[in-house]
Amino acid sequence: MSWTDERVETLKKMWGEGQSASQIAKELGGVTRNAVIGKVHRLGLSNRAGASSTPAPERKAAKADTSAPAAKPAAKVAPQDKVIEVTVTPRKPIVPAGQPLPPQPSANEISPETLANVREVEKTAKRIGLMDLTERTCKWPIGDPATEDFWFCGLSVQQGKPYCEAHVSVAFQPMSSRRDRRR
DNA sequence: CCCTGATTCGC
DNA sequence: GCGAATCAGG
Repeated sequence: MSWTDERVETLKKMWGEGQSASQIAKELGGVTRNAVIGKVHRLGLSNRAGASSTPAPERKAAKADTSAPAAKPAAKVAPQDKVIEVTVTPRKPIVPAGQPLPPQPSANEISPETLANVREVEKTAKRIGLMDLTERTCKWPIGDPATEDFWFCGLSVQQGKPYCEAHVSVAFQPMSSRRDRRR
């Protein structure tokens, strides 16, 4: 695959929309995210609106290392125990407290489809226990914490979120449930 | 471990 | 110009 005008245009458009390189690569097909990033740079539209997220992170010659490694104290970093934080989320997971959520009218309706889907998911959930929770397992509680019938979904979480896709859709209400259906 | 973009450099 | 490999950070 080569960078035809069309493809470059798509690249520009998506990059402009804030799409990630991998997403763009996936959309274009035939290229990896690396290719996309490389192209982005060559096109000179590297940073999006001069974000200051990574101002000047000190360049480091990765390969061009002609000089000897020199002394390496080989300082060992003490491994710190990873504490798994578990929040016993109530039946109704609260709304994320990041964005200023206005009055929140009555958009608390979850599409029947989504609910049905969740039910399905919960059937096939891995039913992992507290100890099995990791940062990448859905932490959606299922069952009654006060009884034996309690476990966590355990499916793969959706990037960053604490829950799997199905549960994220229930926990995090899109501002506009209706309209704007997925493509 | 999953992801993100940034950079280098052989091709 | 291209992009895999690599780096660096989340």
